[in-house]
Amino acid sequence: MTPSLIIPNVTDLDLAQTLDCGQSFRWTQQPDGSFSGVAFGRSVNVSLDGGDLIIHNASKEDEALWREYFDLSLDYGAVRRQISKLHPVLKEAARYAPGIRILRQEPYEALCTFIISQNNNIKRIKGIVSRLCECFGEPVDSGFAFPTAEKMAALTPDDLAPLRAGFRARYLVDAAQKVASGEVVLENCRSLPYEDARKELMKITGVGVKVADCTLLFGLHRIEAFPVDVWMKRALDALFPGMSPSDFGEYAGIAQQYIFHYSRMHPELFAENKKVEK
DNA sequence: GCCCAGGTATAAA
DNA sequence: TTTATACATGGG
Repeated sequence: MTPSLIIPNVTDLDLAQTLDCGQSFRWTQQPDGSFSGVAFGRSVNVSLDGGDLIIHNASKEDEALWREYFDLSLDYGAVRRQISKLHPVLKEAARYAPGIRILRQEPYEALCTFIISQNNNIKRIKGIVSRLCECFGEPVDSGFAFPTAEKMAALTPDDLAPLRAGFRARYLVDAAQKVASGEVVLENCRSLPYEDARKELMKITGVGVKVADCTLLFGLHRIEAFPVDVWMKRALDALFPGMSPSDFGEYAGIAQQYIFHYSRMHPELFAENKKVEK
């Protein structure tokens, strides 16, 4: 039995808010409230006891890895105080889910899951991602690692039929091939000027501004990224009339995630705006 | 049956 | 350059 890793004095983290807020599609809540999932090819179960972050089936050598994954070096309390000054509704949204952190997911996994996310809902996204890992990922303890780009690059859209991903199957194959061949270098997107990083990702068929922004935010920790799509524009119009993404500052990506979660929990706040748009 | 879902490719104006 | 439509699938 692999020992549990305990990381003490963790603040500003709520597992449900962070792991189930539409940034990762790889975690499942257990009856006891803990979350099970796989990241970096490691199958773990995480729970929170006071300020102790408990990671079952993880070893002490991986502490740095998990600290990074949960972005524990960033002071989210300070970030919230800063962005709360921008707008009263944003202050309310941040107050509503103070336990959201932006995970530092693996870039290729973030890219694929957000390709799958297009014109799709979170429940079905999770199902497709789960089948993708079961079909083509390496088995690890009680789950499956996310398949590598190299493995997926050898597949055809027809091979992906069991995923029931629909028209997104060929996008996944194209992403895998361009990443595996080096035509698209994800790691470069960490340091490239923002627009260049976006262009790099948009070489992939099926990757537009939204998928690129989500990949940059959740896979490459570009926390200035502000994914703008139909939904977000709707939220902006409804909740922040007159404000544009650039008004949200250097932590726009984090602000955006508070807004996303808040709006998902309060659909009535922009339901009317939704109808007007169509 | 209809509408919608963390959009994008493609064709047409 | 901007706007309209199809796209696969499944839940409400």
